[in-house]
Amino acid sequence: MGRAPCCDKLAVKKGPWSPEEDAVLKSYIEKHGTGNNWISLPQRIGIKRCGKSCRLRWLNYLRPNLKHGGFTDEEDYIICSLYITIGSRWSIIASQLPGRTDNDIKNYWNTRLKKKLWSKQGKAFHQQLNVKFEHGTTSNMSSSPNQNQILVFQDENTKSNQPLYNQVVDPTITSFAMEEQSMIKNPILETFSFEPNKVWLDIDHDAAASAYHHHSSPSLNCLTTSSSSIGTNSSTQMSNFTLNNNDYGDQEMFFMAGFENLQAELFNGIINNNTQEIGFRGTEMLNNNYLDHDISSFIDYPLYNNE
DNA sequence: AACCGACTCAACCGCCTGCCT
DNA sequence: TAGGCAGGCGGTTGAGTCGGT
Repeated sequence: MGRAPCCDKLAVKKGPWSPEEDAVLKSYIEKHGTGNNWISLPQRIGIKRCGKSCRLRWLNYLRPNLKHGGFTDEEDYIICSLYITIGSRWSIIASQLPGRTDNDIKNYWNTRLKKKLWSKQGKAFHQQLNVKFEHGTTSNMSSSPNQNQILVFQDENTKSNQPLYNQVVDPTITSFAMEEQSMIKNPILETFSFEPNKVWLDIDHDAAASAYHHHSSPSLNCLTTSSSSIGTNSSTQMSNFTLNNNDYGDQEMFFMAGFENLQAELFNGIINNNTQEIGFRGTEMLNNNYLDHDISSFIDYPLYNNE
């Protein structure tokens, strides 16, 4: 037996709200509030609507200080960063954007932003990403267990190798990532920042070292056998990767395996947009273990064990 | 002018969570 | 502790609009 409906489906009106209904709802809530009971609210104000419908109408359209349309570049950036970090948690993303609703952001992402990312503008962005693994940029992990690891996309235009950890982390994103760490599937990936020309990731070195230790010599197989949709879907594309198959390369591959919470569509978008090789360069950030928490217990990677 | 496909976005559906009794 | 309920949420739908032919 299914769940009882919240209202009599036959007795309530559906479809677009009329200006009169809007006026009644808005006026009532502004004077009396919702009374902490949306279900009974329609009866109280005398409109034939489902309580949930009233709630949605108020939250998404009628409540004050809402912004509609016209997303700024900064908002795009925040949405992209958070989507990549936590996925389609629209309400959480909306909480970082005052005046925006989860519904608005969801629609915007699904209809425009996602495409924008892979549009020509996006391609131009991706063309700036060189994706080869560079060895020698990481230290021996066991000798530096308390350091964070940063993976960056190398800027192909400038061929710049300078570490990107001088970039200022958006404090919103950083604190958000810390607060929401329990919700982030992959503890290694602590922050992900998206900028027009750069994508960079902040990696918890403790977690990385620990996981690496438990999954010796991860290789390409660890990706293709991962339950991650990224690993699965991108497996046929792996030849696009330029690998330095040495110890450091293995470490880099481990980090690759840690990208489970990058959304498949983003990752595959990069890959299937063809041509751009994807890669990551590890650099080291010294004495900046600012995340300062023990997350090793969260580690549970479905990695292929070569042993 | 008419048709048609693509796009947008408000609204709905149904599941999940957490609170209350 | 368990069950019921409302709120919250993400996925999906479909009517309206737009642009191309």
